[in-house]
Amino acid sequence: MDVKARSSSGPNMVSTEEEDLKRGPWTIEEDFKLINYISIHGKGRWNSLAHSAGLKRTGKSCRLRWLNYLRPDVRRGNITLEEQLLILQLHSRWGNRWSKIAQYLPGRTDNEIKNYWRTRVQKHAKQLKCDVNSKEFKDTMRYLWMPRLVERIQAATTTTDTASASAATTSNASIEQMLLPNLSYYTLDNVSTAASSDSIGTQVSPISDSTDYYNGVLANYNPNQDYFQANHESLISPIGNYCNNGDGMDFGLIELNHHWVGDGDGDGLHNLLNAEDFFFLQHQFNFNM
DNA sequence: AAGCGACCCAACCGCACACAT
DNA sequence: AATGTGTGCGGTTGGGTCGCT
Repeated sequence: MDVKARSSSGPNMVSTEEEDLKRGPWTIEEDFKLINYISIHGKGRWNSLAHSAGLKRTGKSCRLRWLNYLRPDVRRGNITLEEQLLILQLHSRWGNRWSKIAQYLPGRTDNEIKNYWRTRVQKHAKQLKCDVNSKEFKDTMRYLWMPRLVERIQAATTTTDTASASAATTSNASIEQMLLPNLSYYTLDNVSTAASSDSIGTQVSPISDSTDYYNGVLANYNPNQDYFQANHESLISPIGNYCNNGDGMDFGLIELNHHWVGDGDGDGLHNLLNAEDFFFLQHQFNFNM
């Protein structure tokens, strides 16, 4: 919401020479107008579209509303474990190229991924008292959180029945294409490959067997949407509402299946780490925990 | 019940680029 | 070549919601 603009000309309106443009949250009527117009005339030429559809909005606003909220293929709701892993991986390759990252998460918008990164990932960087772009934090993601995420995915997939598992083997190509290029991060043999293709790919982990994690994921990956939702308690509504089960996954989920050094106060840093992780972070950040 | 703070996310802005005139 | 228009992108903001005290 643009409070600055709104305050200049009454609630939700801003004066121009020719007309009053509405800002702020969209109403159901506006949504309906936009959907109706696009369903008949198609999208594009957003400025003239806004005018033709009878919307007192900027073309930009209409475009954003359509892309981030109204278009039929937009997915809303919890970011799945697989999506979170992908986001971490792709961000390690491309940085804040949100739209590029979003291309690999069908139905997800760059805005949603950006918000996820800022609210979840950057929060943990803040807890670690390090910059989200620092080598230390990237190493933590790459060698600690991402493998833990994969463990979580594996744990979830092993609980499914054999029917869904066999079905998954028929359509692993897309996720494989997305994940495999990044496996070079985890092997000492492919240093040159990683360095040549990625600007951030020059760091090499002493962990050389983490590829197994990914192979496990790929073997069990099931791109079926309902499958993910059923197994991760993600409730996604076709009409755009969504339910958050509150676990927030994120890095917090890595805690499962491990012994904890935490003090039991919810989402605090201690609860995110087991003993092994703890020593890793001590080394990385010289924590006094 | 009320107050407060943290978190989430929809929507905005400025800028850059592509294309048309 | 210069200018205008449309589009896309990344960064930022602030209202709503939720949980805690």
